[in-house]
Amino acid sequence: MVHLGAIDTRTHGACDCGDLCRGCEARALSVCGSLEDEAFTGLQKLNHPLNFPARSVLFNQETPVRHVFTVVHGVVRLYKLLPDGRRQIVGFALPGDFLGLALADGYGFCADAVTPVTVCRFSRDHFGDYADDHPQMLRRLHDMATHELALAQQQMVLLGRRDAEEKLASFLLGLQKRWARISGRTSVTIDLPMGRQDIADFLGLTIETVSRTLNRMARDKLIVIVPDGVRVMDAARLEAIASA
Amino acid sequence: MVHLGAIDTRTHGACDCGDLCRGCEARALSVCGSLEDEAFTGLQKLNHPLNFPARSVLFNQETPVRHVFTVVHGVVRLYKLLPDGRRQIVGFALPGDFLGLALADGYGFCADAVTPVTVCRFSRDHFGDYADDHPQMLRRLHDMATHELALAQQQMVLLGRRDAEEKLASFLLGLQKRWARISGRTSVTIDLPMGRQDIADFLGLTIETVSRTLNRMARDKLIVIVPDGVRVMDAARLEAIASA
DNA sequence: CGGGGTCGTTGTTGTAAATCAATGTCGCCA
DNA sequence: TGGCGACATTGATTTACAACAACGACCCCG
Repeated sequence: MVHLGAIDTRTHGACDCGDLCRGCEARALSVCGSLEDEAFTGLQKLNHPLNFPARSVLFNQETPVRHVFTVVHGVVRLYKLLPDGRRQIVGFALPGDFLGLALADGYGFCADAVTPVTVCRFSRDHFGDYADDHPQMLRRLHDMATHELALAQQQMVLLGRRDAEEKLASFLLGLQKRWARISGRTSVTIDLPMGRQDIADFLGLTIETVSRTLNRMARDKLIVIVPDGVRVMDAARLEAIASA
Repeated sequence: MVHLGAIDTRTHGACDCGDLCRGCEARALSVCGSLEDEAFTGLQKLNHPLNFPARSVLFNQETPVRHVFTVVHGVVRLYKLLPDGRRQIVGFALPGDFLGLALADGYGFCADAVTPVTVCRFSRDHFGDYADDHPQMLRRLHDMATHELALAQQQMVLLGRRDAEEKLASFLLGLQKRWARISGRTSVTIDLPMGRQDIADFLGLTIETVSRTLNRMARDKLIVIVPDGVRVMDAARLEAIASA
């Protein structure tokens, strides 16, 4: 059972934020990256860093969300539930990703931690006011939103018009690219912190189809399956399948 | 064959824009709705109104897009093509809708006119500069982008986790709501200017499945099929299916 | 008014993936 | 160390939808 509850990492007030942000690995990738020193300091004051243990809930579909988040460490899954329990994962948030863009309307979704997660949390209202006063940051948010939108459209193609193998190939290569952007270097080993069921619910498949397809790809020497990940053996063929 | 080519509606320079905008039915729904008089006048100066005949191309996946658009009249379909010809329609743009949010990156898509279409066209660069100088408008653009994102996520659920009947029920009710917003009144008759193939490519189905499912819904007295549309007979049951 | 083109419907068959059902593997804790 | 529980794999069967095929309705234009 997924349980709620976050651990506050602040030990003695706001000065920790400065320390946290100074060494922040996610900063260049996140909203903060757009800000000059003085504007950045202002934003820091609003920041509430938090840790979430694996499987804990950041927010859910039902309750209105009063915060926005930037992921610093770990992986968060974002999903929607249908009344009968069917689940569609709409995205995995990795370090640097911003949570809260699509929460505006009545279209809620759930977010929970796949791994232990560290986030910067901001009050939605304060953050909004701050953005309105800093067009530079609003611009960055807008760019992030349009980028997300472009990705969402890619995902529609994937969900609507691709078969299981194409879905998996795209998923793996997409994740590889995202990890590369975060770490600064491309690795043939792709870390998969999420389980098979999560992958299935992201790709619009069942867990069995994901398992079978991955193992077939391994049999075909496209990949090797390793604990918590896969290793790409034939990048060219994989890419051919992904963009077929 | 879809052919390219738009008809320029300007007859003698910029003053026509004023006339067009004054009576514009889409204004309240579009970007322009966010602007004060003086800012609005400035934007008008950048506007190039255009007509596109049905089936003509506004822009396509390959060529970089140098413009953004607001739809004034008619319906535009937005889609992505896979190399082998499979097509996924990512949205239908109705009056008031803005085209160009998700065009930023290398993730292009195509847009062509389903019906005769009137748009306001802006140079991407000029429009961008204008937005940067008018935070109010940037804010509106951002709100539109996040709204689009929320819709895109809904569409992911639909494509990934719903069966044919649920897809069609959602599609019909979604369109009904959008037409209602545009016309200011809800009608039980839902106009479907797009063909069955377009609906199929939007919902991740085949044309045969769309046809069969719609006709089954008609047999079950949920709807009646009329020329270029459907009439909702049992809204309650339809909504139950749509949100099942 | 007639014929061709586009679009939609309907019937039949095929198949990818879902579903149902064991079984296997690993890690954790008693 | 042994057993429980979560997760993954594998196999057998079913099924929703795709694919193929043929036909029908409508429209436009000659």
